[in-house]
Amino acid sequence: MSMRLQDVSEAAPLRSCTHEYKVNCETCRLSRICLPLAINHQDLEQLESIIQRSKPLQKGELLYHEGSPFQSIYAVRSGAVKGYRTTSDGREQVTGFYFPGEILGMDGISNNSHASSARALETAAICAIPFDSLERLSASMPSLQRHLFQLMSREITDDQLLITLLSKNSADERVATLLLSIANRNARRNLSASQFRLPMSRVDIGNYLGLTVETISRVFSRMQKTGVLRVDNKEIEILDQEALQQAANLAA
Amino acid sequence: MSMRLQDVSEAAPLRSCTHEYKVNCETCRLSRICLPLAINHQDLEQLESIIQRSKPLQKGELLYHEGSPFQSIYAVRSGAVKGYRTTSDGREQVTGFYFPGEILGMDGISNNSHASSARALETAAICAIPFDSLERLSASMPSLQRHLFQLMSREITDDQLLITLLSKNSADERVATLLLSIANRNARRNLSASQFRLPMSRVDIGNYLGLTVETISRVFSRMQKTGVLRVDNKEIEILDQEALQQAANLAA
DNA sequence: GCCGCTTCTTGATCTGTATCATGGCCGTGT
DNA sequence: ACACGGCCATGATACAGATCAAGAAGCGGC
Repeated sequence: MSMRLQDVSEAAPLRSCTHEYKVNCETCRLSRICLPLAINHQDLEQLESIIQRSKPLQKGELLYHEGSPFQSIYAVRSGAVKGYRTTSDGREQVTGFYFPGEILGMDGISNNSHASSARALETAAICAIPFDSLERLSASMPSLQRHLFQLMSREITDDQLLITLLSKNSADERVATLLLSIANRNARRNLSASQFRLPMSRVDIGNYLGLTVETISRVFSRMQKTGVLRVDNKEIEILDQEALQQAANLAA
Repeated sequence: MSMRLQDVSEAAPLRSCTHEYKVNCETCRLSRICLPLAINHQDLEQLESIIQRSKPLQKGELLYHEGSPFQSIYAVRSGAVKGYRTTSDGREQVTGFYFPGEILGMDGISNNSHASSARALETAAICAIPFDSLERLSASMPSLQRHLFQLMSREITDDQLLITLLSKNSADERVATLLLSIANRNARRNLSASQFRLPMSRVDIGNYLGLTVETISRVFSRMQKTGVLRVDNKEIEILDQEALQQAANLAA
């Protein structure tokens, strides 16, 4: 199994390598964009105490499966995860990609069972946050309660953007929008916004954007030909940010 | 202005016709599917006290507009409302239809400003629920807090279903799915699941489903010809529930 | 280092839905 | 009652992206 440095470098360093995977929110570089945001020092200890960290997921491993009982929401510490649901005829619909600092699993709350599945796109370290504890905690911590409401609301607006993208935009616009979204999320983590490695396959991208693999390939080729991108397999370099922005904004 | 009985008949009867529009949750026939669900008698009084009811919206009137400051979420008491967002090039994307007993406006929480707009599709009575009061109340009422989380989670899973629909399904499948969704929501309110009046225009349906008006017309015509539906302008009768279900399930 | 499997690219053709165009209908206001 | 304007239906044509097909490149296992 090839091991990329990137896989583990983003989260706080592992203090020990016992079963417990001691990491804490306080020293985690991602806390700024993750749950602990807007929580003061003493409250953080309480949050800290309920969060569970476990062995990193290997590429392709399942984090949770649709229909399984809902217990926790999850924060990505390193790596990348895709969320998807299976249609009645057995096909997959990718509903989102999750990068370090981002939270997933909140769609399981309404039915006490996960409405979607989540799978690691590459080796991924995950924090599990038991929801019943979180609920109890948030009743006594207004800022946490508010943060949770905001997180869920954010998920709703993100989904609405995707709905609009799927409903109104051309293949080029969809791809441009996704690349810019990834670039922005990289920037938030102080990574390069112009050069990065896509953790997901072309199939996943197509699936997410409501397009076929072939179309994704063609769009990448076209954008490479016009000098907007440099594409080397999963390695992407945005050469003309302006042009990409314009391609995305044409209708988004 | 023509006045359809249906417009006002579903909500609790108006006790008086003063400015205050006295209606209470306790007697509202919709409480079973609305916010008060799972709240006991004494807590209900507190919730009751923060809810504001105002003059019914006329067809076409705006409930809130994207970008405007977020203060309340809204419950539909009678009539119907559409939610939509405006794309950067000025077009509309309808993101949902809301019927009596349903809650909208939760996408405004994340930014303290509405991410979408909402407009009455016909004369509509609305309950406004100030969110800061609701937040305070829910900190001391675990069942209310949980209900709010569930509502938002439900919105997320609904959006994911729409994403899948837009991404994977044909025109016929999309229309069939929408009709069945409306039928089910009618049934929940003890209305006919096989015969109803669509409150929205063909344009809105097309917009919501990522299709053009012409396509919606053609699908309706086709389904009428094959005996699945009887379509008389906005009046719909589902003649062959089985067939419609099958059309929707082909890929949903 | 080589083999085989999966992922990706590129080309040729097909198809569902958009687009364009026209006419009918229905509700609303005068 | 009538005329106007928005909404709806239907036909003809165009096109973006799907599908089908085949080969190339990357990657893990031996």
